[in-house]
Amino acid sequence: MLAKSTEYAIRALVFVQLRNWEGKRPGVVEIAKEIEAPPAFSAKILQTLTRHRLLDSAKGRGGGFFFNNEQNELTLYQVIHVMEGDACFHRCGFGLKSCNNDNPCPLHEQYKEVRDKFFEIVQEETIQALSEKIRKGEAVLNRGIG
Amino acid sequence: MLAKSTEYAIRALVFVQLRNWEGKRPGVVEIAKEIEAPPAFSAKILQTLTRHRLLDSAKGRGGGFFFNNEQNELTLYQVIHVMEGDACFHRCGFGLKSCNNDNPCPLHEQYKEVRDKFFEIVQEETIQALSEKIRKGEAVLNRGIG
DNA sequence: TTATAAAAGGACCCCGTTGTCCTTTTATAA
DNA sequence: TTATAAAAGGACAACGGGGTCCTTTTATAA
Ligand code: FES
Ligand code: FES
Repeated sequence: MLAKSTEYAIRALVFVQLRNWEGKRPGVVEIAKEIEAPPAFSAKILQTLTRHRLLDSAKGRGGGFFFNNEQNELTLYQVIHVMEGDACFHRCGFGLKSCNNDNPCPLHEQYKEVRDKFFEIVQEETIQALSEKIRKGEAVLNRGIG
Repeated sequence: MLAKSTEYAIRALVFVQLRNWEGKRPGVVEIAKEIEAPPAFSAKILQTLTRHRLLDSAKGRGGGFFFNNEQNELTLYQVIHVMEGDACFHRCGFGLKSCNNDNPCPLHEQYKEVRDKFFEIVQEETIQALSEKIRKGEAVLNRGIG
């Protein structure tokens, strides 16, 4: 459903949030290890996120990644949007060049329902909400470390 | 959501069904044109489908593709299964190595719902049902041809 | 003020999916 | 029985997403 890099991005942001709540600013190496992603690739993804201002970073000794604007939450949709665009929310499930209510493919009704439902989810759900679930021990960020 | 080749496969099968109902057995060239896919690639996909006996074919002059066992309908799930496997129905939406009810990621509840819903759809829906919609003019196989 | 630690950035590579081309096999029409 | 039309199959090419490596910039601690 989502691109691998988008999944890495979401997990990375969740981990940054968790560490921020502990007063820490994790760096690329720590993040990569925790989200089980290649360090160099994680760096690229974090770059993309900071370039689009979804995340802040500090260079130099003692630097790392953190959220500056902690007032407004970050939706998964915002993350998906900058990482891979929103084509997947508008594609035709049957493979036609576009989805069109007025000239539907034979899968339109059924496909549209799940596609729109997923769209709703990512618009409602936020990095902070996911992080909170993990903080409370209701969900995990990874399996098999520690 | 689905691989491009899977979408081609589904559209190809629908077209074959439509032509079969007209008493015709379309060939690769005709199918490729109608589903708007590259002919050589369509040939590969049709090969895969016949090798797995989802479709029958006749070689030689006057040959083409057709359904032999018209008694039992062909579900979209069967097509997906031979074309790309069923990993997508079991993946974790958060990118963990596996989805696990007992040790869930923070997206599990919401993601599982849409994933399972899509799974239901492709298990219920059949090539014949989609074809029938098109035959009745309730849906289209393509846009921009004739 | 210098050594060090960290992010930013550019250039590049790898591999799976998508897609092409050519030859071989098989059946039918003439 | 031969020419032709069609699917089957093998080998390979192209493209994009995922991934690596190395250099440059920037900040801080000593
Ligand atoms: S037209 Fe195919 S999903 Fe809407
Ligand atoms: S554990 Fe992530 S979707 Fe089930």
